[in-house]
Amino acid sequence: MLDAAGYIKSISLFKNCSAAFFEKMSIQAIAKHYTKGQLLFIAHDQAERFYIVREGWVKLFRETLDGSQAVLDILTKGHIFAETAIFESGVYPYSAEAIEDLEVVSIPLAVLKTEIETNNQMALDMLESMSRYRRQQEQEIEHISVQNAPQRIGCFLLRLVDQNANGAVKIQLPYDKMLVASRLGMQPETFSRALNKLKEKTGAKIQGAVIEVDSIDQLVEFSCSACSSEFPCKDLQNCK
Amino acid sequence: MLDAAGYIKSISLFKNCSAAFFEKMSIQAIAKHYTKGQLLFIAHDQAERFYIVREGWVKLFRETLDGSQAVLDILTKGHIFAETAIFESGVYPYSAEAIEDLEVVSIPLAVLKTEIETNNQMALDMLESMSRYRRQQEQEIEHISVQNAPQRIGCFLLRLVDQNANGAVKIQLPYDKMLVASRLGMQPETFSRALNKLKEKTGAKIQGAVIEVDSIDQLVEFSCSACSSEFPCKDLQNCK
DNA sequence: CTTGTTCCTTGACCGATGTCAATTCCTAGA
DNA sequence: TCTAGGAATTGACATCGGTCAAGGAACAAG
Repeated sequence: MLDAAGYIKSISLFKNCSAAFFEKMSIQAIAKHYTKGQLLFIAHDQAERFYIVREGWVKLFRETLDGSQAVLDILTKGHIFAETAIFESGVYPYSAEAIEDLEVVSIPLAVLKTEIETNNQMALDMLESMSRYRRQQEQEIEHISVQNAPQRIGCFLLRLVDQNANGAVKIQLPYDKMLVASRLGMQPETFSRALNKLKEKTGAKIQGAVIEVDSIDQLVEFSCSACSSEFPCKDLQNCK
Repeated sequence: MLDAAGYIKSISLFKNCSAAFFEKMSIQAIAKHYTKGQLLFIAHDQAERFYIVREGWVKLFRETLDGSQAVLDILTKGHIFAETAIFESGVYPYSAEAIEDLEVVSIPLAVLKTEIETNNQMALDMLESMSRYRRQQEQEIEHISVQNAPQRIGCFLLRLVDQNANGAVKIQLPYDKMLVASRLGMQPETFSRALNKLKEKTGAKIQGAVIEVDSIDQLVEFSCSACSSEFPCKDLQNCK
């Protein structure tokens, strides 16, 4: 709680923000804790604030009229979300749910809006962050249409490890397999089976939430052949 | 050729650009014609210029190592592309191909860069355009994971018509069925069969590239039940 | 009118993923 | 430690979409 403001200052997107921004922000920032399953806001809600994750994981998703759910992203420490509501005629474009204990700091959208309107450098930083996110989404669209389930899992794993790692690597899934499945747009059963296929094809060992490979090259060969960009992936610096 | 500069001025994204921008632009803008199948540039090429479509259609896509192609978008009159290369360490993030006779105007990225760096209002306009595009991509990701092939076609058709139309409507496909299929991430054969299923379910009539429905409500009921946003879709104003 | 090309459609088949149900595994909480 | 409930796996099966091959329709060039 105490240094919500201090935390914000450490976020790279805000590096060029004005003193006025930090001042307003430190007065109006709210740190908040959510537990697993709690909703932060719902799509189409009136949007007053945007959020920064301080700890834990948050799921961004939408629900269709006939009841299915599309997971847009799952974010952790240092990531910002709902900031695009500035441009969305004031409503949230997705719902947000804590998927485990979650610490966030929220700031009124108006404060951010004023800042980008009066601080050109900040507007440029925001453009860059937006562009990075957009590239990531393009990547996402490509992957969904071109990779199969086992390859998507391999790609997901590669994004969790140090891209220059040598030798055997242990990869810890960051959250429930069910959630990884939904993040990758597949059913839990499909995920389970696809993980087995990945094991077959790459010789990975699986113990619960830990996957071990002798070398990431095996994953690269398996997954990145169905991708347009060379490994290591360039889009890995996320919107911090 | 003559009024490439005049055309640029009519594009909404440039409405707040400075006189300096238009001056530089009018000197450095190049109007160019491409015929079907010609490539404008290839992903990872050194990026010098961005483009505005004046007439015709252009396909943005990527190719994976193992040879399959992911179509990111197909754009027409008034749309801008490759402008994000400003933020991409100077390379194009996708390839671009004319899919029929195509007129474009290109402008050096440096001119745009200078403008957003010195004209805050332009930076804000660009942020808004970027945000709109991002929302569209989120929509796209949702659709791929939640709608089936016939529903995706229905949704595609709905985006071609006046959203407030009453009574019977004739919808003309804007380009080859093969291309529509690739735009929707499916094979031509699947498209053909899915269109038949759409006909069955909604009572639409199909004559070549023209699809006729008694009322768009039938399409809405069929497709929009598997979507998170109510019809009429809010994301239809594209990045002009 | 003829020919050839490209687009489109259709049939047969197959593999990938979703669905439903049963079972086992894990872990939090009593 | 024991137990309840959710997570994960597995099997059986259905459905969807992709692949391959053949044929038909549309259209342009001669």
